[in-house]
Amino acid sequence: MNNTKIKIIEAAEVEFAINGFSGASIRSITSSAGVNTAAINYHFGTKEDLFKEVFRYRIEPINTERMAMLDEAYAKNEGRPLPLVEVVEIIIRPLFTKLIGEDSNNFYFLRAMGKGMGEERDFMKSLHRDVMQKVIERFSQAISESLGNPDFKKIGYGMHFLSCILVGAMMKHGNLEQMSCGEVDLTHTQSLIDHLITFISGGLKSISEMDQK
Amino acid sequence: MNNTKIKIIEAAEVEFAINGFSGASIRSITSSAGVNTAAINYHFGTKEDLFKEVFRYRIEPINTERMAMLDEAYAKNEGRPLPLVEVVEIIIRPLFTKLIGEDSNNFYFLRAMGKGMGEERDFMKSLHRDVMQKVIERFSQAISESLGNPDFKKIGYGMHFLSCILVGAMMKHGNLEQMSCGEVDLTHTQSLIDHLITFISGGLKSISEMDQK
DNA sequence: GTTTGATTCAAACAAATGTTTGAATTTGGG
DNA sequence: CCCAAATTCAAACATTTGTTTGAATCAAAC
Repeated sequence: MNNTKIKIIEAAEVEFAINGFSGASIRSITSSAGVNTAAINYHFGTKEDLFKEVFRYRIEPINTERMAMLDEAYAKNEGRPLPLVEVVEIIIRPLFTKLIGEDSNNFYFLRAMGKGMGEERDFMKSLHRDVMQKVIERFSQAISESLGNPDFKKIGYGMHFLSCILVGAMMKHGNLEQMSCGEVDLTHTQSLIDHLITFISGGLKSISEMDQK
Repeated sequence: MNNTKIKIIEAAEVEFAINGFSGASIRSITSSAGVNTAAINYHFGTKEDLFKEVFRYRIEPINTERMAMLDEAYAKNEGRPLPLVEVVEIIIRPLFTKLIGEDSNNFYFLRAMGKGMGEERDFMKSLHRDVMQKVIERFSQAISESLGNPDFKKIGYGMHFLSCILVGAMMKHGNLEQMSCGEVDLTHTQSLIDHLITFISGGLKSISEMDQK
C-alpha cells in the first residue's frame, strides 16, 4: 500500500481513538499525518470510506487468525466441543496481541474501533455486518456447543454481553487517564487478557445455568 | 424546572443518544425541541454544560436510590457482607427501571449516557469523577466483601469490566436496529436485567477465584 | 527528452458548527 | 396599569466542517 495511505491510516487511528468518528476532523488527521488536506479524499473517497478502510485494515487479519485458531482447535479436538475458556480465549487474544510488536498504534486502534462500534450511522452498521457477522455466527455456535447447547436466547444474551464488554474494554484500553475505577493499569495487556477471559467465561457459564422462565 | 429547559433536555437526550456528543448539533436539538437556537446557550451556557445537566438530571436520582438500597440491604443484614448477586442487582436495577413509566425517554437516556462515558474530553472526565466516584468506591467495597476480600487488583478488574459491560449495554439498549448478535430483543428490559445480573455476578466470582500469579 | 498517468498542492467551495447580540416579547409583582 | 426582570427571537458572528478544483509536481515508460 501507498506510503501516504499508510501515514493517513495511522494518523486516523489516533484521531478516531481520541475523538471518535464525528469528533475527528479531516484536517486534524491530515496535518498530524503530514500530508495535504485533499489527500484523504483523493486516496479514500470520503471520511466514512477512510474509517471503513482503517477498520478493515486492522480487523480482517484478526478475524482471519481467529477463524484459523478455531479450526485448529477443533481439529486437535477431533470435532468435539471445545472447553469454553478456549473459545473465549480465541476470540479475545488475537484482538489484543496481533499488533503488539508490529507497531505501537495498537492501543489507539482498539480505542478507535471500540468507539466506532458505538456509532449508529448506516455505514457503520453495514460495515459491522460485512466484517463481523460470519465471525460472530461461528463463535456463537462454538460457544453454544461448549455450554452443552442451552436455550438459544441465552447464547444471544451471552454474545451481546461479550461484545459489549469487548467494546468497552477496547474503548478504554491503553488510555491511562481514563475514569472507571482506579488501581488497574489498563496497559498491562497480558494481565487484562487473562482477567477478561476469566470474567467472560464465568459470565457465560452462569447464564447457561440460569433457571428457565 | 423551566418548561423550555425540560423540552431541551429531553430533545438533547435523543440527539446525544443517536449521534453522541460530537455528532449532536445545537440546531438539531433546539429544532426538535421546538425552541430558539439561542435557548441552549441562554439556559445552560455551552453545549458541554447542557450535556452535564442532562447527565446529572438523570443519574443523580439513580445513584441516590442505589445508595439507599445498599444501606437498606446492609441494615437488613445487620452489617454482614451481602450476597454478590444482591449487590450487583442494586447497581443495575435502578439504572434500567427508575425511569420506566415516568417517561418514555428512558431508552434514549441510557444510550446517550453510554456514549457519553466514552468521550475522552476533560469535561466528561471531571463530570464522571464528580458524579460517579463515591458510588463506585462504595460498591467496590461492597463487592469486595461479598467475595471474601480477594486481592484488590481483582476487584479493580472486576469493576472495570462491570463498568465496560454497563456502558456497552446502555449504548445499545432500546436500539433495535443495532448490530451485535441477532435473536436478542434488547427492549425487553426485565429479561435483559436478569441476564445482566447473572452474567456479571458469574464473571466477578470467576475472577475472585483466579489463581494468583 | 518527451509523454502519460498518478500524486500532491494551495486555494476555494458551500454548508454546518457553537456562540453572541440586541431588539422584541412575555412574565409576574407592586 | 406599569415597570423591571426574565425569556424569546431573528439575525449575525467567526470558525470549522468535508469536499472539490485545477494547476503544479512527480514517476516511470517509451
